Amino acid sequence: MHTQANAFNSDAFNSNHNHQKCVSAALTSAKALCRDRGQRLTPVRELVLRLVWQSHQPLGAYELLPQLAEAGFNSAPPTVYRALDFLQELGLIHRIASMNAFIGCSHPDETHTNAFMICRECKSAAELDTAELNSALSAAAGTLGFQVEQESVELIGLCQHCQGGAK
Amino acid sequence: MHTQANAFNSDAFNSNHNHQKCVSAALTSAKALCRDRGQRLTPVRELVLRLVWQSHQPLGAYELLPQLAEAGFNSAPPTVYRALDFLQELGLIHRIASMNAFIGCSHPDETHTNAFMICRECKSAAELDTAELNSALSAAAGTLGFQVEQESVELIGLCQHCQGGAK
DNA sequence: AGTGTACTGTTATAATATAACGCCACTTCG
DNA sequence: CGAAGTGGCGTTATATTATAACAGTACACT
Repeated sequence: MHTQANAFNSDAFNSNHNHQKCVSAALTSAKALCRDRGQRLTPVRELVLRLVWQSHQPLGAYELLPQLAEAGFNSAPPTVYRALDFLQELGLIHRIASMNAFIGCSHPDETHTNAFMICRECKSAAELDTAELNSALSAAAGTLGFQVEQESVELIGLCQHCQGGAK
Repeated sequence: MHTQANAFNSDAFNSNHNHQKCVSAALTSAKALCRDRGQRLTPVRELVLRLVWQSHQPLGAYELLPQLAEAGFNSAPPTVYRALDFLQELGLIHRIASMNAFIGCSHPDETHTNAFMICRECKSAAELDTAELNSALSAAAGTLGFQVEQESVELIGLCQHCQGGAK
């Protein structure tokens, strides 16, 4: 079987990669998407995108507020939720429902399964996008004639690093 | 007041299935599990189990409270959350994180993927348990040495009945 | 009956998310 | 230019979901 996962994209659990590249790649995507759709990447939106992407760990909405305040923005919940909603619609970030948190998504342009593994110990999250998973899900949906609009796959557990260590 | 369940899983697609059977099967499972584990299926727990199972639709914790009150129980949040936690640990119900709601699970005894399709229109939920999905997930996890402890797969969309109708 | 444990009742509060409204910047079109 | 419409943001208030903490009670075991 071909299970080549670009998941745990080797990087997510690996702290020494240059994460700024991820952030700027996301920004580039964001600008392109906004241009295409005639929407605006306003300062608040851009900052929220940066903040979420700067963290490999899912970030709660309320964790963002102080950082917005620091940057001189309004720091009431609606502000950050509006930006998060906007970025989600663009497919640039995903909400991890089981944690009430948000994380950057690597493939805004493609349709793909929104799937993550999250380590409960170090909180790192890795995206997971295998053909196998995609086809298993669409097969199951097809059988019932179910038309999928939004999907969320969340595996919580221990990453390789954290196994054996703290339990 | 209980609206007839209109879930669409293989069983429940035909709306004429006798849902009481589901409930009593769940109760039987619950009793067996409790006996095996030396735990107690107290009245509150049993009632919560019934209520959740009586609905093919995910039910919010706060929707249960009035029904507990009606049955003469305390109706403060901790009561219902404790019961829900207990039943989840037994594997008799699952939490649909993306909806903050709970639903009965058909296979408490087996280890299996906790996966659901939920219609955003009629709110029906169908459990999804295919070998394909299970193996896709464990393959992906295995590749990275990720040790899965808890998994949640949630597909939101339109069931066959609700397609074409209300959009 | 006495004792320890698990369960429940109760009050309070935390954490997460949204409603509603008004202001301002910008666009569009007369 | 100026009126009117639109989208985004600031602000206040509140809804929704979930948990902490502690006291009382029922039950199992001896």
